[in-house]
Amino acid sequence: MITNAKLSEIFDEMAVLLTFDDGNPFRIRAYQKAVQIIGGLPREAGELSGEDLTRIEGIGKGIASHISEILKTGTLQELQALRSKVPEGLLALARVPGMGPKRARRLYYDDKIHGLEQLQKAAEAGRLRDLPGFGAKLEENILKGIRLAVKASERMLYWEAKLLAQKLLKELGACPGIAEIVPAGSLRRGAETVGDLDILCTARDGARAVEFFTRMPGVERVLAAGATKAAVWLKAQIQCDFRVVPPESFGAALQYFTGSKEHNVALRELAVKQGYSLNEYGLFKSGDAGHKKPLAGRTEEEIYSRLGLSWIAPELRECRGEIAAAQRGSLPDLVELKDVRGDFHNHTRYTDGRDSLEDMVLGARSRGWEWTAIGDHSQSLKVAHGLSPRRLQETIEELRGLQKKHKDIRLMRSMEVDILKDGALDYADEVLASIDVVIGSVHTAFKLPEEEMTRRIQKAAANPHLDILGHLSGRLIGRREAYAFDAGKVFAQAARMQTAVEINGQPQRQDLSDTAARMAAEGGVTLAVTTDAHSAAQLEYMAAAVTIARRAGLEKKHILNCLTYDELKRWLERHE
DNA sequence: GCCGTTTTCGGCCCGACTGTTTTCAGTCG
Repeated sequence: MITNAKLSEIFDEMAVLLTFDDGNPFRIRAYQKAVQIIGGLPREAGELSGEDLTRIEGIGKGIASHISEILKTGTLQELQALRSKVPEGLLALARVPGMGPKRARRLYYDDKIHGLEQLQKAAEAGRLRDLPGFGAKLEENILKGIRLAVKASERMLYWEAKLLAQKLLKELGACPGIAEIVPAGSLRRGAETVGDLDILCTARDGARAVEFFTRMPGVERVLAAGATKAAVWLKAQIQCDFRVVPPESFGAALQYFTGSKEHNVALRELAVKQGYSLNEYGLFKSGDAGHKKPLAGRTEEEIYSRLGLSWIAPELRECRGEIAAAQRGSLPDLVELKDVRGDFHNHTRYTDGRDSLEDMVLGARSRGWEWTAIGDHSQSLKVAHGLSPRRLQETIEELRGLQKKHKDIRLMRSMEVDILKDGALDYADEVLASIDVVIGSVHTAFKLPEEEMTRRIQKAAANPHLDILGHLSGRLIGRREAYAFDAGKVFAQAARMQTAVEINGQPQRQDLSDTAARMAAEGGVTLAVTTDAHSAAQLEYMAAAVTIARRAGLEKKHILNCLTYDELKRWLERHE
């Protein structure tokens, strides 16, 4: 089965290769837009007819026929042709920061520089500076850029970026004259990884704010600095872009700087159709931009409203149909962190966690949760000191004691039970029956063939004791690929059995992904947001899990954690 | 490649910064 992710990947490669071959930027944009749209479809494109596909805005006859070709042959003839036309060395040149397709093409074809090594040698020998359009300064920047090329392509995990941004914001708060400071960009949209940090602030004296920013202790190198914006390379090994606008433009700038780029392009096109022009300073009557007062700009709401749209939450701004939904007034009422009443999945020091059962209780209580389930690993996961049935019963007794002591939160025992290679769960049914919330996860035998893995998980989900399927794809971002399985079949089984599927908030997991979670919900599956915390402090990962749920467009009604204790108890007894 | 209550052809978002330039191309977001 060709997944939407695979289709997106192919169209993304098309867009990249066309940048070096075609010269028609609008065709490239059409592919980039298709990447976003297909990546966010709530169903597999492979299940849709050609007619269904072309009804989607941004998908026309061309892309639809490409999709059908990919479904039939696994690839695109045109892509194969482009691959043989655009050499890998050319792509490598263009990945150097400051080099784009034009300069890379020139160097590759006219000056026979066929890779990074040759580029570095040419720059070091001073051979670039005399080429037309190049100069000594550019040569120097290219040399610096080569060293950055690899690092700059690495992306930072959402949570890591969030903590880093918080630190920077605090430091920037000391700059006199800065009023508001907020993170924007992919971090504000809650993307699972972040390529660079974007920080927006309001100040009358932009140059002064920029100077303060570029001199912060966390800055390793200044890449660019002007009167209203700057870009730096941080010691934390990530780029940070900084933008200053006057207060009356704050909303417009926040909207612009939050992106995504595709969302912004679509929004500006809509503005043009309505006789306006939209930029980071505000919404203007067509032709007035730059010399008249904007019609809207102080807040994001003003701008969306003036365009006939309800305000769109940043997590949804990926050009996946959110603008049309905002026009219809049918945007989802997204779940919020405050709607969450407790956690299901975490670990104590009985297995591989750091804190005691009671520490976890206190952590949950300090978050204002109404209830919480506290978990551990099951017996076969020896590396994590999984609990034998006897040890498990002891911890259940201990939790009962804690319940008497802490009466303002309802406590449940959960367990992350291994799904064994044959799909059986790691405890006998009578043991499972003594656990309040049973989470089933795959921790072993990742390399099973797709069909076998699918059957394995389906079998586990068929066990009426199983409440939640844990970190379903098994991926670790940047470290381990998801294992092969048919998510559609598993979701169908989960929907039939009323088994919930987890959205795991651990920074490296973020599993389900936003798009998979959306697909699950469309298939009638209930989702559970969890922290997978290995310490009481890590219960804060709930915010990350909720962010994924929001990006998936989920509402309270989709999320198991939004049930009251009594409602949850009834849900847990659904098979009895 | 997509799209159309002006259009099936001819449009297609907008601005900042840099470096190499005497007015702008390239890159980036």
